[in-house]
Amino acid sequence: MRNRLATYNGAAAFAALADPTRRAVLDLLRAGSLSAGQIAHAFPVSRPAISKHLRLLRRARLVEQRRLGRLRLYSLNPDPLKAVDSWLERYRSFWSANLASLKRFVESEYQNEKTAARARRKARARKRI
Amino acid sequence: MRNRLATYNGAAAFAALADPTRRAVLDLLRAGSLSAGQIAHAFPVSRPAISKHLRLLRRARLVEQRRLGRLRLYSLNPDPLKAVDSWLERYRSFWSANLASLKRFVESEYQNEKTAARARRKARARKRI
DNA sequence: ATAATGTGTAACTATACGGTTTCGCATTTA
DNA sequence: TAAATGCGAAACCGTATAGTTACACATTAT
Repeated sequence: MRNRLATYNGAAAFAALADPTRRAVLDLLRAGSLSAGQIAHAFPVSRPAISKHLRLLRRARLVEQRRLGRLRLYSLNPDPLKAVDSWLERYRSFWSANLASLKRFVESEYQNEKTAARARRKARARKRI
Repeated sequence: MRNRLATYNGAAAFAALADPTRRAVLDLLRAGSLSAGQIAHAFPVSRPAISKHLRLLRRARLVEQRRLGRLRLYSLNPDPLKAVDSWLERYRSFWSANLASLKRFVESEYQNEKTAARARRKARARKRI
């Protein structure tokens, strides 16, 4: 097993999703496999540019390639998106839960911070002396 | 209303999430507000580096800043993550649904592609003549 | 066999990005 | 008022990235 696979944590997926063209490529592939040429046809950039995006998506394991004659057919592999999804999972409560109570929570943290920062400052001051 | 707000579509959020440090900053803020200094303290990079990350996160509306004396308190704003979540939503079926049927679907698309590509090639060939 | 087609790679350019150090400004403390 | 503190901005550097054009290679068509 290669190290990149073993230590996979979704970082590559996050990086891959940063580019709007690559997100659009994935959106295209949601409907089914497409050849590299067909994908390139859907964008205003040159074919080699798409080729590079596809290489990045391949390395992030977000797409899979299969050769058919001289065509390279690309299909979606949603697995790495699971990592993105599970990262997002930890934030879902922030907008699905009661917003008022969240606000209260943040406010109280804000107050804690105020006194904590003061205490920390004093502690550092003592240390320095 | 500024244009950036009006045309907001989550692109900035995706770009912001590409960096592991920024994701970690958001993870920190999940527990409550923190000052810029406290955030910087949690990372092995310089404070200005964190300052730049925070600016990017602010521009992506993923964090909010509030001044308290000479402290700048940062808190999480999960709203832009909704856009990320809803983008991901369209992919969720790909791993929650029956994988066998998905496979069949992809296979059939693959077959369609094979003949479609052939037809398209011929069409283009005719056009060129 | 030769030509045409599909696609990836190479080489190059411009720009964005993450990092650093230095500086400046506002606020708080002494 | 003067010193210390918190933090962002500026200037700079090295590298990554998105794009281009030119090329190479394999496969299909003639």
